[in-house]
Amino acid sequence: MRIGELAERTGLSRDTVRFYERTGLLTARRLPNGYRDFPPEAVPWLRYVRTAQALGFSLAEIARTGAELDGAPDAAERLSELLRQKIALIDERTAELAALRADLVERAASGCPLAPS
Amino acid sequence: MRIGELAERTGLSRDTVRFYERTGLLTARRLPNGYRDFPPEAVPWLRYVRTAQALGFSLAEIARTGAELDGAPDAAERLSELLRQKIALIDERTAELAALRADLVERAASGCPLAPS
DNA sequence: CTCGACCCTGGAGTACTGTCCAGGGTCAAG
DNA sequence: CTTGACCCTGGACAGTACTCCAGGGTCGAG
Repeated sequence: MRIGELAERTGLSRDTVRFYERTGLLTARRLPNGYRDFPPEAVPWLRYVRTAQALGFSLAEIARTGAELDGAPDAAERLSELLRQKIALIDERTAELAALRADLVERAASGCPLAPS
Repeated sequence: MRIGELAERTGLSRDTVRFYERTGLLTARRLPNGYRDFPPEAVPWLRYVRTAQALGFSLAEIARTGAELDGAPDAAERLSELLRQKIALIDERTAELAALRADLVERAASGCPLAPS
């Protein structure tokens, strides 16, 4: 798949895809004419990247775990494990948000929201 | 309170506090010698700033709502309202995380985590 | 052969959020 | 009066994540 299609299917810009390739987040073969050729897995991979990013990971961190995965024979299994870790992280974040919410509820109810807690 | 104390009590660096003042996130009176003099409310305000930042607001956005609040006679009431909005936002974020989690659970369970969904 | 849609590279520029530093002033204690 | 801890300004620099552009190549349709 060429860059335009990948960009469209992931909602990223071509420049962003090129940027991701430069930073090692993504690898592409090259067609004889020099055009990038992405495998179909690039689409879900980029979705994963966006997920991890939303969870607060930097692109560098994501690239690192991606590199570990790359070429591993049990890549699917490892990625499943990664996803399970992300799920645990989501549970943590959710708990943090719940705590924050409780704090805000309390502050909103009190007459003095900025009082030191 | 001078900048050093505020920095220590909020865990920020002096430079960060000065940066926040420059960007309008924070206002300070000046002592006759030119030193910044922060009111005690600056401490919980900065805590709020960090909270809002963690929820994905840019400093500019935070400064804007802060400016709306500033000088209002019903500042406490308005801030309570803001906090209620933040709570709604937290609920949204929590829901997003739940959806993401469900997706990841499904992917992790399937043998092929990167298959297009 | 030309046109338009697509692709390439290299490099500059942007926004945000800091962080560091030089050069210099203030002030209380000893 | 000196010393050390504190404060000031202005400006350079950094890391992250893009975004845009100039200048130019590729390719299928008409």
